[in-house]
Amino acid sequence: MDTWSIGDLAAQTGLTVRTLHHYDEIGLVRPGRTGAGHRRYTAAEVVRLHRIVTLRGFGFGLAEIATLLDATTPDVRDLVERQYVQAVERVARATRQRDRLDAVRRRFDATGDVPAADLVSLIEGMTRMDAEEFERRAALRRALTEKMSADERAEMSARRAAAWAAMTPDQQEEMRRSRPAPA
Amino acid sequence: MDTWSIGDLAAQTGLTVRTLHHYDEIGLVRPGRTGAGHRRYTAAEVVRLHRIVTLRGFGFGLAEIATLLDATTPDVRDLVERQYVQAVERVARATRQRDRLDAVRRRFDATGDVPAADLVSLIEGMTRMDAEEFERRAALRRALTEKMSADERAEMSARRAAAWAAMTPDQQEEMRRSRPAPA
DNA sequence: TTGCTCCTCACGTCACGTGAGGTGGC
DNA sequence: TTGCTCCTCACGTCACGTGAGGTGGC
Repeated sequence: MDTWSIGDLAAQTGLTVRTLHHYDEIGLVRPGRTGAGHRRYTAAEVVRLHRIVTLRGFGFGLAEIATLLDATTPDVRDLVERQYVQAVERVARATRQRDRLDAVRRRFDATGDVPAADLVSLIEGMTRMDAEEFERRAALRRALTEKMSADERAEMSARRAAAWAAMTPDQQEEMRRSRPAPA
Repeated sequence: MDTWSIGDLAAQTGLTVRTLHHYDEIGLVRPGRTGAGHRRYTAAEVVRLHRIVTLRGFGFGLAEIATLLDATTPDVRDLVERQYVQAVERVARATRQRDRLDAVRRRFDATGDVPAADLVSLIEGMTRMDAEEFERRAALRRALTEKMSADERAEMSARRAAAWAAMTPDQQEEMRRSRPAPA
């Protein structure tokens, strides 16, 4: 199969058609069109989609992903490596959680009850997981951004300036409201 | 400490003040108030909050949680047990993912590249995880609902009918649009 | 009096979900 | 001709985030 229709791609990847529509709408993955206006995904777009889903799995938002893919072109091998590291970390964290819960469970069985203050700590343990996730994500973004070469940075800067210059005043105003001002 | 102010509770649990406001707004956790109108959380509310955060961790939406807590009163011991089982599952899934990624990584290093069709499968592996999560959640909801005794069911039904009767026609119309009709 | 925490609106956000209504190739 | 897949609006959703503007006890 050389290209994919949106329905085939959705069925095979488990993504929804609406998700692919959304990525097209926001300019994240813009497939070509047939004469009838139907989307056709090529291998290059599948590669891009793989990068997006992987990055999404790291907790990045779609806007961040757009910026990252605009600035760098993460190597598939590199992404898989990072996913591997992440999986190793998840195994470790899940194991710690499991042991902690086992300890709490045993304590319950010994004392028969649990004070509210202890439940507060339990909640803390559950919510802090998300906070850690957030931190790892920020660190990863820094790492990916730093991988940009000086040339890539200059190129990105030029691309942004050109895009800015090509906008109508209204569009620029819109951008100013939603994003930090360009250099 | 006998009761908690909203700020103290937020700081100690890692939840935000806004989240606690939100839970109050939708009637999920309604603390008492001081003379000045400040919220005061008692041990009973902390227990309820613990149930909510735990259920949230299982992937339930707040509306589902409201229904569950209205129908059953999940035992803290039972919830911890379920979380333990979930943690064990997470360890297993993370381990499988890790091994799969390791295999892909090795294959990359051997062949030097990866065809687009293989990336489609990789995407499928990532998104299917979420689908599994969804299924486990549906199964858990069924399990928790089945734990309701017949008496609890009847009581819940009566409570719903009373709430319905107490509504203005406008509110009933609103309910009809957002939920299935009551029996 | 000065901070600090608390309060209530109320609009914004993010990543899509969910119809509505219609077209086009096998 | 009949399905089936595809299309474009466009409003809805979920769980809060994020100010705005103001009050009250130590």
